[in-house]
Amino acid sequence: MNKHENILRPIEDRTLRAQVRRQILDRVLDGQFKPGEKLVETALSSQLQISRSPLREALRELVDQGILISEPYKGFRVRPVSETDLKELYSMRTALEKFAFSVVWPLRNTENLDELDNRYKRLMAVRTDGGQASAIECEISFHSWVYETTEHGLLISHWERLSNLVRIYMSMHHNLHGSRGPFADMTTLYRDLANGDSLDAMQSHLDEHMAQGFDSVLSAMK
Amino acid sequence: MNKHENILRPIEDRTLRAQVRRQILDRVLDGQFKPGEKLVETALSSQLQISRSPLREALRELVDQGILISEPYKGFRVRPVSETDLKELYSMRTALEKFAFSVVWPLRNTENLDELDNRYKRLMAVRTDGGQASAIECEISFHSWVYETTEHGLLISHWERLSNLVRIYMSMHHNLHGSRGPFADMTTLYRDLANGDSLDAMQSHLDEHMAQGFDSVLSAMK
DNA sequence: TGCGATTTGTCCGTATGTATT
DNA sequence: TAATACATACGGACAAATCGC
Repeated sequence: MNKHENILRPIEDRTLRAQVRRQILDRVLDGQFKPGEKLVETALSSQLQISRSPLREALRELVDQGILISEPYKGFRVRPVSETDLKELYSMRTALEKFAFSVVWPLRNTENLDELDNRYKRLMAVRTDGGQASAIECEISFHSWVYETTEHGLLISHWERLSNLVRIYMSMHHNLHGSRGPFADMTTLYRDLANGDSLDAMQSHLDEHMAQGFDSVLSAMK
Repeated sequence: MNKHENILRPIEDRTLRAQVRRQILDRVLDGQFKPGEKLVETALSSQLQISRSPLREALRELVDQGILISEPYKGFRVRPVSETDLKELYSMRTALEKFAFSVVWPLRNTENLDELDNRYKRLMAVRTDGGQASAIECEISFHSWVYETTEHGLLISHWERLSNLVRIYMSMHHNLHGSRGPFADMTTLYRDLANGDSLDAMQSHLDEHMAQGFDSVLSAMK
């Protein structure tokens, strides 16, 4: 069934709204639109050569995904970053990912563990000879494995929201430091524990794993 | 500070979009719009006496809150219900509420525990002489206590999304049975454990509490 | 299968309300 | 206080896709 997903995935972004949403998200993630920056509708619509209707709908979707914020009659701004928000993000990630592992634990098999290993290898490869953006995507993809494997639609949708925030903070991290992190050990341990017998060990590793991620991004912020 | 929230709460729904969003949400929750039902833009805009622009934005917001679903060129429909979705909803609730309690545990004090007790009393009162809608709101408000008390903005925003789904399923439950449930014991136990010393006891009670809620709603579905 | 009717997606011009300076 | 910029809202129009017969 995974094959079907990858093969007959229909044309993405059929609507203009979806294309615009993706473009703006990309610009936020690559730092062209910086946290706190105001997005003016008229300017955007003329830049993108579209009318304001689909643009506004796309912006509103990004608000609900946590990428932008809006206040009545004040327009849209890229969500500002803060240490508090970062802390909340990582504590939330930890809680959700622990839950995801508790769901996945009895569902593991050779097929989906192979898939985890594939993502692990891609992540390791891209850390040495990949660009920023692809490194981030591989990092996200690696952590997405557990969520996707749960086949828990609601959980996945909440992770999708979270992962965009993760992308924002990780892109700041990379933009500021250019370092792709010496976290190979942690990542390898993560994969090994996911293959192991102890759910408790996996979950307590998540505490450390996320704490290290938090520290790493935090140090890049200030 | 809670006082301020209640007193100088600014004019809600300043924009037409927000008013429309609330109206449609209310109609979904009170069963006028049933799960799976299609919402036609032109019909809605003429009924509500508004143009399509703010209506479409409001509908999109409801999509992102999980109330509606939409497909390109096929329009909006009220999210259908299913046993799978219900199961996911309650497992997600359990995970989030356990997390919330772990955050809240060291933050408890006489003031916020009093607030929990107030909500408990209101819930008990409304169960005997309140209407359906207010019973649901008190139920949600009771469970919202732990989230609000965490002061964890990200967690709260995820709970807000979930709570709307809870409202939908609870309204089905009430609409079908009219029974307001003999769950006084569980609710009292919940409050007492929240006042108690053992986080473990609270969290394992959540498993039972949610399981009972799930069974109750499920039995109403079929 | 096709064809017409319906509905969504998009555009544009205009008017009004709000925030900001 | 006034002026400007901008968000909000309207309504008509048309294209594109879907739906129903």
